[in-house]
Amino acid sequence: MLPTDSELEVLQILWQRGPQTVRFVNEEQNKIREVGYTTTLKIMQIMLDKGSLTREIIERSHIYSAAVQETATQTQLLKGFTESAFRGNTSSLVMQALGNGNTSMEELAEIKAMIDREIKAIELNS
Amino acid sequence: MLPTDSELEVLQILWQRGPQTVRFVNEEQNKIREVGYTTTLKIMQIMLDKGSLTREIIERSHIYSAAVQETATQTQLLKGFTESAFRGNTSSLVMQALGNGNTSMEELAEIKAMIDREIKAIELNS
DNA sequence: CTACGCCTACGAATTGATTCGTATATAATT
DNA sequence: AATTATATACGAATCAATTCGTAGGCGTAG
Repeated sequence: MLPTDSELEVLQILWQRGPQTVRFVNEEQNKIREVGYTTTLKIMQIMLDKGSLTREIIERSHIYSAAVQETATQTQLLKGFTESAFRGNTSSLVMQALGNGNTSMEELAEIKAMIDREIKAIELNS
Repeated sequence: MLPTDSELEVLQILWQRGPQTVRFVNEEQNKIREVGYTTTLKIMQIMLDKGSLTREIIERSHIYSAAVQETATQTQLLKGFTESAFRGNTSSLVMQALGNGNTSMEELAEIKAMIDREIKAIELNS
């Protein structure tokens, strides 16, 4: 099941920083916006309940880990977003993403290489 | 301001099909999912209020038009999405989008051409 | 022992978006 | 004139997500 916005926020922190306490996640969030401690706690308990987090008890405090994969989640989210905002038109989404002008030379080269691989793959299949 | 999900749904229909009545929009939505007529009406009235739609009265019925541009809206939505789902990493988003394997040869070529233009632009600027 | 700090649990309030019911108007139909 | 069909307006119910207040557990410092 897809994470809500605040669930995604928690997942991002755990994906990036590895398994952590509620306190840690809350402090990370507070670097961006004000969030009460029990708010973070509640969200993480809900996620535990849904199965998108797991936890273990170490030294009397709970350490939470992401139980869903970053890439898999991104793929699902991207699919829905492409559908709703771009009517499923992937290439128009890609063009707009690249059009922002904040993609470095290296990244562009990397993407280009990937496209070449895709093109090869299609050629082989026809 | 960013459209909510149902607002976006309405905008997509108007962007695609041009100015239309509530009835028309509602019937389009019902091809996908069941939506009551007054529900569509209410959403469109809210949008009128917010300024994302305009309307004119023709022959006693209201014809609504999108008052926000498709591309501009997509750009804003994409920015937020890239941030929340990909921590701002555009190239990783693009790679995943292309990785789905449902992009045609023509589209890939078009994207590649665009990347080449971007690369040229960067080279000129350095 | 008591107070304090830091933790978890969890019900309940709040908020925002969506959906729906009902009132009302107006034209077309009988 | 009465009925039917089709509109708009809009308050209120519903629903999901988020936020918060409060209670209670447990170790540590005074």
